[in-house]
Amino acid sequence: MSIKAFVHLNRRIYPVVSPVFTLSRTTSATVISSRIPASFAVEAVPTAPYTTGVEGRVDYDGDRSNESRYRQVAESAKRVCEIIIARPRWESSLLSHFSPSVLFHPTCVCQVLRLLSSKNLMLSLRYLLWLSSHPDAPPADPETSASLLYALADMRAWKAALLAIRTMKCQPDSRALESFLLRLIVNERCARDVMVEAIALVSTHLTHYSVPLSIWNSSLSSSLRSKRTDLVWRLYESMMQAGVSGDASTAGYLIQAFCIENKLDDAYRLLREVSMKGLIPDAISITKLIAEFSKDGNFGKVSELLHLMIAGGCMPDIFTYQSIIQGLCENGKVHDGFRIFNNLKLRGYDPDLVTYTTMIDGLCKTGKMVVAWNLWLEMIGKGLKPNAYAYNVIINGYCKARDLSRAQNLYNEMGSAGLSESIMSCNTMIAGLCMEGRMEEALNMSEEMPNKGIEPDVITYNTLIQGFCNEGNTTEAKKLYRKLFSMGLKPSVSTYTPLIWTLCNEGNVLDAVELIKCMKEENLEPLVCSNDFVVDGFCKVGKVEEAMAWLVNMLENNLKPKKGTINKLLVCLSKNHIVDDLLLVLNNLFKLGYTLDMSVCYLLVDRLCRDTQTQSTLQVEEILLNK
DNA sequence: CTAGGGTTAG
Repeated sequence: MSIKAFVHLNRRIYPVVSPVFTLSRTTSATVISSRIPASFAVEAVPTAPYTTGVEGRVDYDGDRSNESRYRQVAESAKRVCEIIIARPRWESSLLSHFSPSVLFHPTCVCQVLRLLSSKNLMLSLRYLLWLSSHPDAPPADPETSASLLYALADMRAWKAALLAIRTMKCQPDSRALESFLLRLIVNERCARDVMVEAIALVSTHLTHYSVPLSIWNSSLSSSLRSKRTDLVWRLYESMMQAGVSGDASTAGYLIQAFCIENKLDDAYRLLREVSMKGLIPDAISITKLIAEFSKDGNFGKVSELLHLMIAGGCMPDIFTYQSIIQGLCENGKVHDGFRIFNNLKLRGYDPDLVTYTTMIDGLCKTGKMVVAWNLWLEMIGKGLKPNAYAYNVIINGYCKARDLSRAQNLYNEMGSAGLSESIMSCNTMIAGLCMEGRMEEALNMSEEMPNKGIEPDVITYNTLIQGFCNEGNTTEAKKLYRKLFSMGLKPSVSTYTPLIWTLCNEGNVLDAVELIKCMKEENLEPLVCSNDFVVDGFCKVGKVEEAMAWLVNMLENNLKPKKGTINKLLVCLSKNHIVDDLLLVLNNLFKLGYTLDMSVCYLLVDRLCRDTQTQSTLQVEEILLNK
């Protein structure tokens, strides 16, 4: 496009081309014009030609007509562009080619920006930066600023756009800023950090524009979607600084942020506070808080919030009830959950697929497979098509109920329904096979997974390892343990627990201890019961001292051994006539609030009475008294 | 896109 055409286009779209002729004359002075230094108003343009004598300098003749002045400035702008494009380090020399009155003429600035942004956005940014280092330089007019900002937004050059705004030489009007911010918020690919930075920048830098509440709320919502509560708080802080007070939606977003950070008390306090003022956040936010309290088993708060919702005219919906049912099921109150579920239907709510799935899962987990199956049929009867979640729940139920044939039937049915297998469904079936001791089939299934495009994960390996350990097949279990590493996976505590158990069981206590060492090196803390296994194991192979040492270590680390472990150790100590340790352990047994097994008690009394060296009738009495 | 919820080992 030729310069002329550009200029022409410019005039057509923006009838007021040259701020120099308009801004200073606008009767209702726009906010923009008031920000343009007075020296750039038309009256201030020097009337006498520049006579500094620098060669090639273009000057400005104040006596010419407006039209010719305009043409001259336009001509200069064109030359400024040529220089900027042609010379790598134009910044240092531009002022020696043009007089400031021309170079910093508002029309010139706008034209240069427009010409540059049509050719090279990077150069227009550099030009803005250069302008910003000259306090006398005027900002571009709102239209030019807007089109530059849009051009940058088109290229998703968000950071560059922010830089442009920060120069203070790019000052689009409110509408342009708003649509820019909206694009920034809606754009999924852009970093949320930039969004927050932009909003904060715009609200603090551009005093002519106040960010509307809708933008604050949208950006809060956007930050929440990516779980970026840090951004939520930053936004809220900027919002407060801007003097904008939030509405019910804002409160809802903050409540959600508190929920994500598990600060339930803060969320609750905020909800109470705003609802007192008559602001009732949306059902989503309150439901999320209810869901958290429900998961925590804090049903007092759940019912309180339900009342608050209803009183505020925000009716709990199926999502709310689903989260309550889930919480009840997870906290051993499946029966109550089921009651609410059935009441829901009576009260005209239609439980959806997720609610059915939650309820069926709760019933399955408590072994109520008949009820679960009836609910499954009811769900299908209502025309709800089970998805992968639903299938996995019921399949898992039958696996745990050791009804593998029904589980497999459902698994096949799921496939026929066009629902593809997943890591979840595979792991579930593998666990079912392991539970039944069908290790070969389980292993086969795991080996088939990659052919289906599913890579076994640490859960797959843990399940298989546990399966083999339960069978006492340590060799296979160890093989899988090594395979896990070779597949680039990281073991978890659950990888080790069954291995330690089986090694201790078969008397390989030292190998078990070695594994515990490995765990610590991987920053994994063994379960307390793994220590019990080790003490048991040492007792089993007759290494009483080692068993004793390990138990003492547990006690020193505040790890509570099981009652059975201590009783077994007592038997072991008494068989080996280690009376002082025996008394020590006995003492600890009582301190931990445990009782002596009857059989162990008889054994100890018998041993202590026979032991001529101790003559400890007193101690025997003590034992009997404590019983 | 017009929200938000459910499944595997321990």
